[in-house]
Amino acid sequence: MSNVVKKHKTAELGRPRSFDLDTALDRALRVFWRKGYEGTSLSDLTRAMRINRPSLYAAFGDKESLFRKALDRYMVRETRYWQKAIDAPTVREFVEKLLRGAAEAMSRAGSPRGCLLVQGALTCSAEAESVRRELSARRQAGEAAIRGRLKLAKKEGDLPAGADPGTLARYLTTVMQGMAVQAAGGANRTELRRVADTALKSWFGLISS
Amino acid sequence: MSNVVKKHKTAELGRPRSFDLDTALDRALRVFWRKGYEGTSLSDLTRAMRINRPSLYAAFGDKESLFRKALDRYMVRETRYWQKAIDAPTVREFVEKLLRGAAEAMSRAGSPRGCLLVQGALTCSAEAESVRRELSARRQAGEAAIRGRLKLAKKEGDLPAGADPGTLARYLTTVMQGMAVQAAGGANRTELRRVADTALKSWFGLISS
DNA sequence: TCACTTTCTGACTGATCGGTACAAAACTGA
DNA sequence: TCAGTTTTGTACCGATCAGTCAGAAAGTGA
Repeated sequence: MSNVVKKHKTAELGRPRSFDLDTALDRALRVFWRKGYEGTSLSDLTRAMRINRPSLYAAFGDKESLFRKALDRYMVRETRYWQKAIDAPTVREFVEKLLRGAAEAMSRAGSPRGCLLVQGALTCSAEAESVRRELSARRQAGEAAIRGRLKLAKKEGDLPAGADPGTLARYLTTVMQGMAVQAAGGANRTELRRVADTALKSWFGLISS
Repeated sequence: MSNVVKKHKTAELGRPRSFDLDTALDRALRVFWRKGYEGTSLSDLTRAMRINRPSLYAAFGDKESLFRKALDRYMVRETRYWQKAIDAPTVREFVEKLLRGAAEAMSRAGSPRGCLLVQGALTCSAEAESVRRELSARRQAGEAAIRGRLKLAKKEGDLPAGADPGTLARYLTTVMQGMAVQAAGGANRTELRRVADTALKSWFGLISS
C-alpha cells in the first residue's frame, strides 16, 4: 500500500488550520494547571486557546484527551530539572538540584504556581477518576525515579549502608508535594526556596545515621 | 421582647424533622472529604445524607454554606491532635505528636484518606474561589499555630537561639501537607507513619545547629 | 375538629456541562 | 472552473448543574 506517499499528499489537502497546534496546547495547559481538570470547562479552554469547540475536538479529541496531551507537554517541559538532578555526580547535589529545582519550577513568573500533578485532580467526581489515577501514577513514577537514584548512590557508597532509599525517596517526594500545596496556596519563590533549603539541611541529618 | 420564650414555644411547632442534623452533616462531610468541594454534586450530597434537596437547603443553606458547616465540624473533630501536640511540654514531643497525629488522622479506617483542607479545593473554577481561599486561610492558620508553639519553645530555651520558628513552622507544615497528598494518592497508615518518623528524625538535624 | 406552622416530596427552573451536526469557507489537484 | 478534502463558525444536543416552587403530610395548641 502506498499510504505513506498518500499521507504526504493529503497532508496539504483541504482548508488549512488557522491556528498553531503548539500554541493552542500551551494555552490549554496553562488553564488546566491553574484551575485543575474538573475546574476547567470547555468554554474556559476555547476562550484561552482562541479556537472554537469543533476545532478543539478535531485537533485534540475530547477534554480528557486534551488534558493528557497537555500533561505530556507539562512533563517534558517542567520537569527537566529532574533529569539534571538525577545526572548530578553526588547524591548531595542530586537532592539539592531536585529541591531547588522544584522551588523554581513551582514559582516561575508567567506560569501558574504549583505542580499540575498535584493540583490537577487530587480529588474529583466519579467521571474524572481516570485522570486522578493517571496523576497519582505519575507522582509515583517520580518517586520511583528518586528511589532509583538513591539506590545507585547507595551502591556507589555515596549513601551509608544503613540508609533506606525507599524511605528517603518517599520523604523527599512528600516534601516536594508539600511545596506544591504551599505554592498553590500562594507561597512565592523566596518562601519555597526557604522550604527547599530547610529540607536540604534536614537531609544531612537523615543520612548521617 | 419575649422572643426567647417564643422561640422555645415555636421550637416544637410544625412537622417534626425526620432526620438527624448531626448525622446528615457527618455524611455530607465524608462526601466533601472524599470528592472535594467541586467534585461533589448536590445529588451526591442528598444521596449520602438520605434527605432530599429542599430539606438540605432548609437545614443547611446552599452548597457552600453546607460545606463550611462540614468544614467546621471537620476542624473540631479531626484536629484534636493539634491541641494535644501544642500542649505537650517539650518541643520534641510537640513535633512528634503533630507528625504522628497527622499520619493517623489522614489514614483513619472508615474515614476518607487525606486532609480536607488540602483536597477540598486546591484548584477550582471561578465560582468556588471563595471556598479555595477559605481552605488556604485555614492551612495558614494551622501554620501560625505551629509557629506560635515554636516561638514559645524558643523563649523557654527549648529551641536553640539560632532557630527560626517561622522557617521551621513552614517546613513542618509543608511536610504535613505533603503527607496529605500522599494519603490522597493511596498511602496507607504504615507508609504515612514512616514519613512522619523520617521527618521527625530530620527535625533533630534541623534544630541542632 | 380545625387553624397554624414546619417539613417533606416530586416536579420544575434557567444555566451550564461536555460534545456534535451542518453547512459555508478555504485550500488542493485536475 | 470544479470536484474533493479539511477546517471553520454557528447553532444545537441531551444530561447535569445548583437551586426553588407548590402542595401534601405531620406535627402543635385551642
